Amino acid sequence: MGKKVIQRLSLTEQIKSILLDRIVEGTLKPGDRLKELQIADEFGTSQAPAREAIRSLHALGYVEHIPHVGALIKSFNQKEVEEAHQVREALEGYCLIRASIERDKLVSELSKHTDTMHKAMTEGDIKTFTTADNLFHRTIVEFSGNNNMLEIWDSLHMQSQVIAAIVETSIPLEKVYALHPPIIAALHRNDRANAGRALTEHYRQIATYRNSAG
Amino acid sequence: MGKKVIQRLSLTEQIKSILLDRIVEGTLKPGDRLKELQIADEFGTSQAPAREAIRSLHALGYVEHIPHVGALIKSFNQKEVEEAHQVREALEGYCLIRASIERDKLVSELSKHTDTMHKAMTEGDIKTFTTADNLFHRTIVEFSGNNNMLEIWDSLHMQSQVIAAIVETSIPLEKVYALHPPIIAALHRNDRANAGRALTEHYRQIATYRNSAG
DNA sequence: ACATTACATATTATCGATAATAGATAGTGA
DNA sequence: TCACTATCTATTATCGATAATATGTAATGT
Repeated sequence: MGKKVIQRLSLTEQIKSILLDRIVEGTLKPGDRLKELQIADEFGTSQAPAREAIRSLHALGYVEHIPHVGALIKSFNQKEVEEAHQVREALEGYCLIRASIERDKLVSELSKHTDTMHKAMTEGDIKTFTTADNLFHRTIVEFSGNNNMLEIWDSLHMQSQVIAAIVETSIPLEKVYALHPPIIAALHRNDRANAGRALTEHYRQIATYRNSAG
Repeated sequence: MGKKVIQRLSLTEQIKSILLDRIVEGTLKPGDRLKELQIADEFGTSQAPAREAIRSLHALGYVEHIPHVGALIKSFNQKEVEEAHQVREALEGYCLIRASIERDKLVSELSKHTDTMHKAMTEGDIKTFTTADNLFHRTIVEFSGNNNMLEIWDSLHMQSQVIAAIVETSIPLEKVYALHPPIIAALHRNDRANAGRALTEHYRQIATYRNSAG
């Protein structure tokens, strides 16, 4: 069976994927409009696949849609960011305290991410730092083994939000970094309750920074 | 200004709404197929709105979609149900313990729902009971003021699942009912931690029933 | 009998064109 | 000037038809 499995991606999928890249990498910024015919034209397709691609981005929460008017890249206001953080805290907190997880493996995995954060911190590499930061938190949810929960966590797409928060509010990386080791430490000695408390403190601190900025 | 605001619903929206009703009320059951042209034909439209309606049901999580093959009403396996319950517990638990809520108003609101449950219980009205049960839990999240969280909670669409659980596993309504007053009681005396514990116990019990059944 | 291929069928995916809609612009009367 | 109406324009929403795809069925060779 030397057959290659060829990925037959529909036009819709291809367009969606490209647009998504542009959103994540920042080529498409919040507020930018997505016009069906313009996109169709760019990719040499008809309106239908472009339209569907936009609709699926809408389903993923990246795009706002106004009937008969059009779609624009969604921008997040302060309240929405705060709400997303609360959901994050709720999910991660549950995973730390209640979920049955392979604790040792989780601890070592989390340590890897804090190491990366530490290195990026000394080098002032914000992008790498925030990526590791995100991975740290995502890993907690991932280890719960609850796929649905992980999907929900992902749908909050905090990646870009965290970058924005750090850049806009100038939270020192050192402060952000310092919030993570206590979580690992508590988890390491199987002190679930304190791991949860450390996580709460983490989010409390970040909220403080967010609110003290503009 | 005696003008009536006329709802101009797109064909897509209308079709989606009708299909959704059918799913919720049970006319469309898990595993049933949704054929674009058949639906288009039924509503006298072209394929496009039918297709979009199906896609949006997919986005809402009611429908499974296989490329080039079709869409079917999603059915939930045991693991998925369990995962959804965990997410519920995570969100509700957070709201009970950490969210700043109007406690008195929440308590009275929750009491209303348990009253309804109690009445429905004595009358053996399962549907009313489960509706009130759902509303009880939804209210907890609603009072957090976190709209995003509420949307996520809604997206778990447990309504039908709870009904199914009670019917299939024959959990006695009395047992289910009894799990709720302790939550209200703890909340009433502003004992957040115990409210959380009562909620955990609630889900632990239900999981026990679920697993002991087929 | 079994695997393999060719064909037929059902269904989605895509197309190009038209209709409907919302928002902007310009015109009209007071 | 101001409110109101008509017109224009950009864009989405919908249409009907065709292309692509996956699956089921029959035919073929071994």
